[in-house]
Amino acid sequence: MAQERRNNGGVTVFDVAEHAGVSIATVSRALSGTRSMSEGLRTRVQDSARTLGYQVNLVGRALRQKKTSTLGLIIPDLENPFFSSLAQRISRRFGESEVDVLIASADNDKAQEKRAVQSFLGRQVDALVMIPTDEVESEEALLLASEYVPTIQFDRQVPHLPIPYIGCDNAAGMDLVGAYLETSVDTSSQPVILVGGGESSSSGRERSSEFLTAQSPVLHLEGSFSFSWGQKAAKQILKRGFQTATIVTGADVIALGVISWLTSAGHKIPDDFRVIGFDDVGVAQLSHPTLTTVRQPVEEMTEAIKTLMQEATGSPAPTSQRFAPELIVRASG
Amino acid sequence: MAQERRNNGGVTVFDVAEHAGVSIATVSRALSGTRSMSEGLRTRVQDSARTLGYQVNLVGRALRQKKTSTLGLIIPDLENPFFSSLAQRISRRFGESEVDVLIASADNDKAQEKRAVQSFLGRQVDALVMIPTDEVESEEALLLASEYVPTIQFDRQVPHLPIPYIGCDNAAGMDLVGAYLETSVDTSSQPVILVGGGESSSSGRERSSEFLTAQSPVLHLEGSFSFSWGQKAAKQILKRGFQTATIVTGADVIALGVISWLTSAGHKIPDDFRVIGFDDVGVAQLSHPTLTTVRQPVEEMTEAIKTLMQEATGSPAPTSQRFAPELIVRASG
DNA sequence: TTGTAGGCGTTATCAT
DNA sequence: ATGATAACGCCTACAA
Repeated sequence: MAQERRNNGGVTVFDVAEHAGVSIATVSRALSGTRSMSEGLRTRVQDSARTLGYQVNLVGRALRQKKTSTLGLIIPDLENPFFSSLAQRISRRFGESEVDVLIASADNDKAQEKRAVQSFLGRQVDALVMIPTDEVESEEALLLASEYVPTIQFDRQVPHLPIPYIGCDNAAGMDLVGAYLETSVDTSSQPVILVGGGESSSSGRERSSEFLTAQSPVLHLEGSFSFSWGQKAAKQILKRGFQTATIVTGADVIALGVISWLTSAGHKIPDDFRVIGFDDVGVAQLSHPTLTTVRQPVEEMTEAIKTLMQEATGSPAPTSQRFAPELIVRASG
Repeated sequence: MAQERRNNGGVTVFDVAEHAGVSIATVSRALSGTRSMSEGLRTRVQDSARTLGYQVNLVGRALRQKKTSTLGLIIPDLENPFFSSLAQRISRRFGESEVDVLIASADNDKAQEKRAVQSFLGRQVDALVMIPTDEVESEEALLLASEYVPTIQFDRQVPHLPIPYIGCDNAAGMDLVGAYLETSVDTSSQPVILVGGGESSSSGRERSSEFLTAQSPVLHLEGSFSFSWGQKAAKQILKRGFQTATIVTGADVIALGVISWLTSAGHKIPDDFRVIGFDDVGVAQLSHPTLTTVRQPVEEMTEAIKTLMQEATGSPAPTSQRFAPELIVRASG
């Protein structure tokens, strides 16, 4: 007969077992469907569970199984639409499998980021996907994470770390922009200006430095990945007397900030100023004018996480992957 | 002496106990600092833990303590900047305490939302904060959640449910808009149009219906809380021949979509069309023109979650709270 | 096919 | 002040 055990709060397998007149082992098997058993018994157990309002305690299961079917995702800044969109899409993709995605925001802060790592590690997540906040300062958190659990750097990376990285080929993306400028833009009448997202993340650094190897912008400004930086940069550009230019930016949010400032100052886009973004966030095709940009192949990149995750069990040394971006020519440039 | 027990994977209290030459009870006490003990011993244990790379297993702790120091947060749509910003701010606020905030996206889908609830319940979160996806369809998920754990509806609510709600006074917000129109806008030359966010959420419904009780817009359109709906609505407005109007919207994202469409069609704001938003998202003060809008007191609302959470233990019937919004007059209207 | 029993890692109770 | 031990809820050999 069912072993006796009384508990205070919630309904447990013991309660269900008692109610259905079976052992707890049978309850477990009936509910997880992990083993064959007589159909009548199974439905009886399931009925008991439903009647009692039984909800499996994943904490108990995790402790026993030493796995949680959970993926931890750490985002540097949820206010950045590219990142929050990424979070949504990763979440959606893994929801198709039986994996729960838990999201934590690092809030652009090294300490918060480390704390999020420790929280996820303590919760025994099966894997960790992290967009590092800073190219240097995130190293400690990444190393800590990778010591305990399969870890992937996504979109940005801390270089020279033995931790797999999945991102887009930023250099190739900027080459596409360069080639486009050479073939389709009169850069003598509309001189090139580069507005980067800053050197503190790999994506920002890679994009800017690659562009600089092939092109020679008449002006080069570096800031951060934000709308307000784009506005500030545009202000500086006007202050320096530019009446026309081709403005290449390190991200769509920056480009949108640039456009916002220039149009409100009465300038025409793309007639006076051309503006080119990077990422292809959702609003890029809705803004006015629509944004010419480099699209990151987010679907493929997300799929790669899944693949890498499955290989992670017992694979020798998972390697990094870079995916080829694509130039989307719209109205702004 | 320390009891013997070997484990496969990680470092446990037993390993630390052995290394420090104490019992596991002492290890637990030394690390959690929950009880007084000789200072020398405590540091010795802490040193051992550090040396061995011990990381507390929160799953084990949760099982024993029957609490997780975790707050579950379910967001309908991370692509909506108001929601992702909310997630960031709630996360930040609770990070100050020792509470971890875990975020899940419902992706505007009833099934995903319910799944998120079950996941959080199974993980034994101490409390759940939920922005319901739909005013009707979210009822089941909410009731399920509240049956097991203190639950709060935030920003939106399913009416007539015995589940506390924290939000802003949407009706009062729209009254502010109405009063502003009456005192400061010539609505005879710029007739009023209402562009709502749809009737499927309480916030959308409350805002539109309140506005309609006091004002009589010449046109009333309902859609969803998105940038693209704002554009579509603007398109319809122009199609109907309006050359000028005061457009009151149900949310900033909608207002921004409206502005984007109108300006690209060559109209001036606020000279031709005035546009008023609701929420006061971050970009509202950065857009061009800057957005006149109703600010939700997000800080206070977030604080209220914390307070309600603390009362939740043993309180009789936690009540709903609505916070007074504020009209922010900027350039667009 | 079904039941018994042990253990996952931690903390709290009870001795000492 | 410290140590031994039971218990949290679950799953899974192993036994029947």
